[in-house]
Amino acid sequence: MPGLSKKVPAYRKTAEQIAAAVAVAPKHAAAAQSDEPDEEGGAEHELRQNRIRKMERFRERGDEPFKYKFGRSHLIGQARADFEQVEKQYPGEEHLELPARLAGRITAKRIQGKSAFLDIRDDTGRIQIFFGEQQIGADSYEALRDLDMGDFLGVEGPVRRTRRGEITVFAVRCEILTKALRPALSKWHGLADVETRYRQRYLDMVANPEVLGVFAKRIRMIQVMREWLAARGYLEVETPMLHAIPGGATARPFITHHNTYDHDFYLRVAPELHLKRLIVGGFDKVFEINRCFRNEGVDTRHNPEFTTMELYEAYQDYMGLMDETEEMLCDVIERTVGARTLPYQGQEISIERPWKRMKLHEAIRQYAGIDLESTRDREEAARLAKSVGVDVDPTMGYGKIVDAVMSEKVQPNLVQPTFLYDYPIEISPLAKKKRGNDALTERFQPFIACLEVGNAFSELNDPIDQRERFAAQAALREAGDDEAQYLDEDFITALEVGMPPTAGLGIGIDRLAMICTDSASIREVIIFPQLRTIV
RNA sequence: GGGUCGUUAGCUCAGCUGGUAGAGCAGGUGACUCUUAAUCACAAGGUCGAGGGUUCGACUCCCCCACGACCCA
Repeated sequence: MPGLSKKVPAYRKTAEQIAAAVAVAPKHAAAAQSDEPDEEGGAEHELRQNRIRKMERFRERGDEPFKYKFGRSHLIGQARADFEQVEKQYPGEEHLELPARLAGRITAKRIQGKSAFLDIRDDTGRIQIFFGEQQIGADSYEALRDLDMGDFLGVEGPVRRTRRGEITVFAVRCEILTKALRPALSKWHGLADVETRYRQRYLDMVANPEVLGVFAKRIRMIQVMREWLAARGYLEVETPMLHAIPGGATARPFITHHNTYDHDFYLRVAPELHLKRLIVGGFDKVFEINRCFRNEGVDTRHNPEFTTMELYEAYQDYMGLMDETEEMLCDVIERTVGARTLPYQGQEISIERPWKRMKLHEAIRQYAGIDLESTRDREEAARLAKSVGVDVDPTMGYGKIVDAVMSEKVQPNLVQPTFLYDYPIEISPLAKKKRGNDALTERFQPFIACLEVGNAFSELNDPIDQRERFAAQAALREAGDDEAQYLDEDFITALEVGMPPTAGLGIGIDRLAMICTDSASIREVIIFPQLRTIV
């Protein structure tokens, strides 16, 4: 049996192995067990010890440094807005004030003799707090020394403007809500090390508040898309992540294991086949926004787990869906970024309609200077591709060669939103043949900023044809293509029950988020991107 | 998988053809009642990613490994 000599899968770890792993707990967890400085305690340990000492001083004063609750009258952003509203109502009036109870993380500390200024931040904004020794009393003032950057603080007092004109809470009372035991990061350089930023995203968010904005935008974009689809009668559904047969996309799957069934499952590479089963079952418009997993390379445009939106619409074809896709992407981008032109990595993207539409083969003729439509011979196609500098390996059939030429020669030119359509049948095993041309399928892909953001077709609903396509995929697999799709017998059965004419679309949510946030890497828009595990 | 670059104080970064490590911020002590990159003074902080080699001597040169970034496949 193959695999026995290989690594023992994690789920088959013995009790001893687990016990050993627990015994060698991560160093920070071990350090947390003890307040004693260990022999090799460096500067980091010393910084932590300082904060633990301060924490203990709060306890000694009877002030719990990890509180349970703090009632706020305003979010920080609201308090600022409300105060400005008051100023508008009484123009020219001095000494205006607004009582408030606010909470947030300390982001700056300026102690100056018998007065002090701290800044606190919540996810709606930042505000300055003024402490005067006379106002809060000597003991409370002295306790401010035990507050550090990064601690959470609750504060109560009137919001006013300082002499310098800054909106400020003049603290009457304050209390520590949470003591931060780890040192703050650089105040104005933030955190730059990308590895730390991705592995410990919470540090990134604390040190680089603009990343909160990136994720807020991503979240808003998804919300807008959901609303857009719901408003047009699409039902949001959830279909399985664990597939007995990986299907719905040409991709290598992850394998996992179910213990009770003692059976391997695949993490889904696409929800497509399940969603089409729902069209068979009688839902006419469905969509799903959820995760897919592909066991492939990792780079600035690929993460092993990523989010897609897939929708299926009965009685529609690919041209109708192309119009709808254009409208949806336009609306979603415009409502997310607030404009119809957006910067992307130094380029200006205009989403103004109508978008450019080109047949795939026409685009290849234009940008690569070769004609791959006049032949379907693998060797001839390989020769043409090589003639324009596209590498071809022996496992690539005609379809993959066309795909490679498109990726390398056409895609880099598609800065402004463009649809390519009518793809070779060889690389589109789930799409209907083009009316009047058996070499092509009714399929299109939208591109924005040279990024492939989606994939759509008139869905193949002829079960006989579908079986033949799966057979062609099996032949490719025999020839060494490990991305080729598997025959899914139950899916064929579903088609035999009957699926109405249907158009389907998939949108790469992460890619779209990159475009909306001007991010060069997919890792900037995935909160916890996949990195190599450190052993 | 291949190539290039990176890894130095808690954070951000310097460190020349090899002579044994420096700044700013954070942290510590002190001064200071409207500051906002607060300021001033003093003191402290390092297994230079891990391992091996060359050398009288290695952050620096060579090899290898780990992790990451970019480019290519």
